[in-house]
Amino acid sequence: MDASASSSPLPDAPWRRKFQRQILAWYAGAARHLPWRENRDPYRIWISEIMLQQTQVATVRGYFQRFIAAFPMVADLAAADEAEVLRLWEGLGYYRRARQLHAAAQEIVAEHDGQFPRDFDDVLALPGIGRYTAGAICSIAYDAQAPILEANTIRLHARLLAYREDPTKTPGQRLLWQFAEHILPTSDVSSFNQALMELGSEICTPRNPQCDACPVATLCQARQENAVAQIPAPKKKMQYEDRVEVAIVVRRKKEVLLRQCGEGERWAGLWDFPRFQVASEADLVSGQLASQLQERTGLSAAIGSRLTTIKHGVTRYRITLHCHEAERASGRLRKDETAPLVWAAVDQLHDFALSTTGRKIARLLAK
DNA sequence: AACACGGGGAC
DNA sequence: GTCCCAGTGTT
Repeated sequence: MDASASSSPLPDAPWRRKFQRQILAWYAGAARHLPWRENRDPYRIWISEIMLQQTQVATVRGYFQRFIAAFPMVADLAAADEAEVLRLWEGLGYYRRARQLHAAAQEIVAEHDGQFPRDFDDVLALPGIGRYTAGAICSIAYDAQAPILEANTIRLHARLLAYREDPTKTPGQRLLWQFAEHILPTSDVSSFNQALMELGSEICTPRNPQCDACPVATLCQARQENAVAQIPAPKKKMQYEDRVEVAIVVRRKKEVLLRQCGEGERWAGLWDFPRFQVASEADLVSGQLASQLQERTGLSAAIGSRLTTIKHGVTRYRITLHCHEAERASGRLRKDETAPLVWAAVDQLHDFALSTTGRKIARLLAK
């Protein structure tokens, strides 16, 4: 690397022009057809961007189609019940996104006359929309000159610059946001930003990137340094914590007991079978489970046989969930303002938004 | 700066 | 199994 290049990591104007040209030309022939690329409706772009947060394109496709069919416009979403929104979000995870989406739609109706805002700062002020999502919506829908930085472009830019530190830490983020802004063209920002993500997603992949097919390989510093495989630096290994939990299916004739998860807890707003942690497998004693159930629901019941055991992960926890039936419930349901309890008919469980484990249990009961 | 928040795709 | 995914909000 020469002295002028090392004085600043940010490229000069000729480099930028070439980069923009190559990126846009490549994207013109390589863009995937995705449901949210059918038009430039900011509402649709917004829905897709929220769904795509920490969620892969392949997973989002079906959810997006169903969601748009149910709520074609902002006003439809704003007018819906939160329960309906959550039901359509079931299985996608990060359910706060759905609730903030719903709240934002109502805010748009109340404060922006039902029109998705045009101004970057107004977009950024909506719940669930941060710097990336605001930039993505405004650039993609309006061609606003707003930079973006997310998983694909973090990796892409780190390689272009041969940035060897962790690009997700504060210094890396500062540099890469600056870079993302620096390379923006003066027109076609919509295509340009989407092209960057497409390139990161399809060519500049985490493992075995297809540098041979990359339109900007000659501009890539990591490639020149033969360090593509070492950049970005591997993240610290996630330290998982094993947990044992129990879910109780309390039956009363053709009904089962459900509990709505409260604010500030996991799956807030969703329904689930009464569920709690136990210290270890050794504590799966029916007496202890019964008293836990009594404490949480007010009901006394005998813990019955094990329905199933589900292993799943939630953020940093690896959970082994033992599901037991409970019969002959007696006593009065506890009135709990923060987490309502209801009896739900087994054949109506499809109307409730359940966590994925809850849905697995529900499916067993329907058989 | 560190953490919580879900679930599944891909290898 | 492990890593990763078109991040945001809170502490």
